[in-house]
Amino acid sequence: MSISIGELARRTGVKVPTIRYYEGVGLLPTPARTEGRQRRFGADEVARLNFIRHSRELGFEVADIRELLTLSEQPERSCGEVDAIARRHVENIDRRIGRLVALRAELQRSLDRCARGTVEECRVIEVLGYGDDRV
Amino acid sequence: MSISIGELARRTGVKVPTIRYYEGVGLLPTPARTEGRQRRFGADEVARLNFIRHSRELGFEVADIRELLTLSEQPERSCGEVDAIARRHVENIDRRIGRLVALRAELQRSLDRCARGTVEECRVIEVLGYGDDRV
DNA sequence: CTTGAAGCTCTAGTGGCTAGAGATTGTAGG
DNA sequence: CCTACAATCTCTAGCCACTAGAGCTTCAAG
Repeated sequence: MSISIGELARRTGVKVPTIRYYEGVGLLPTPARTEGRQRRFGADEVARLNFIRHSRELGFEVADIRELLTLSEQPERSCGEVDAIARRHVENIDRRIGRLVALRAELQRSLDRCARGTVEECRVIEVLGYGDDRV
Repeated sequence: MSISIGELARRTGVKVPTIRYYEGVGLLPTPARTEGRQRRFGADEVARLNFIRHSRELGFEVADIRELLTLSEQPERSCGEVDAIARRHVENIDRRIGRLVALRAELQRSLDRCARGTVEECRVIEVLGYGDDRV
């Protein structure tokens, strides 16, 4: 199998410039080239890029993915480190969810108290200005 | 009242370079200057910067804040537009929470199914590679 | 052999800051 | 008044993960 960058993009759902970007930051290996210096990819790259795409969709950052890829290439190794990265990421997500839930609540409270009058008496503006939610 | 940028930073909890950045992007007006061209701020700027800080903490982006500031300067106006921006933002937050909850679940599922063996049989790696969660 | 889509490299822009260099200014103590 | 030094100044560059565009070359179908 030997496919162009456009075909790789179609098969993985990753945009062409993004593929080149991933190559640049070392997530994808330097690919084979045609005589005219166009990239040609094989099945390995399709799999690897799918791995990268799904990891990104799950919110892993590039540094984590680099590490996950390295680990996945050592099949006999214990998966403790993989799990650690994933658990760390879950904790990260939990923190983000917590923050978002809290600020959503604050926003919703000020919206609920808004009497739909003028800006002058707007609770939303007031809360933003005072930086807390005193009534 | 006439305070330096450092004092403004202390009073609002916004870092000095960030204050200059906000001036650059038009969230803060061009301040008065000393003869030696150092910035001097008054009470208005303290209030405005507190407004900005709290809006940022609530996750509003700079474009939204610019609009909120403009609206807050027209006190006689109806607060419908303010509410609309805030509600749009709440919806945004809801979408983000939804996404995060979903991907947390997927990650947790693969972690739960991981037998803590080798990388070869690691469910986490498998899920990342296949891009779905079939068992 | 022509044509036109797809590829190439390179630079710059996004948002919201943050860091650092190197020069200047403000201010307190002597 | 002078000195020392913290604070401020401007400017550039970096962060992350891409995205957009210019201007050129190559591939592949007809």
